[in-house]
Amino acid sequence: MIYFYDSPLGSISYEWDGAICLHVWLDKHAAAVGENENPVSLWLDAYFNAESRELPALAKPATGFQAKMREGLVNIPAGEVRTYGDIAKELYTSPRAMGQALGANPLPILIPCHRVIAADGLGGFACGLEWKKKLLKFERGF
DNA sequence: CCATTCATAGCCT
DNA sequence: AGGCTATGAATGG
Repeated sequence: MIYFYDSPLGSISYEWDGAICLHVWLDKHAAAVGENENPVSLWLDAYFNAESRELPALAKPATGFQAKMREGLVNIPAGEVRTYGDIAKELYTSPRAMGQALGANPLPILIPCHRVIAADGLGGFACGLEWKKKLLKFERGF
């Protein structure tokens, strides 16, 4: 089932099957129904109140590499950023592979891929750079 | 300092 | 095998 969440930064939709979160979209997804009480909306409530909360169960990554990358990402504290190169060094991989894997991540925000930027700028963001900017600005405390 | 080029690893066809 | 990245570092002007 696809749910809709109206955040202070914009519309978020996500797919929740009752046990795990399968996808997150950073816009109003077609066929989204109203909000309801589930671990994802609770997590988003906490996030936008600058509180920390245990992540809901998430869909398993497609590959082992993406799983490893996810582990690395969730350890980045809110408000901090890393570069693609930094993460690549930690994971003994290359910056390009980071971009490829991050772009394939179906769970933006929950997996904080917006905290990964290029060495000399913002880098990219699958759901629109505006979101990346807004999220980083928000996490820095405006 | 800007533009181009190459190295790089993972994934898709 | 070849091509594609949400890169980064080196090189040449």
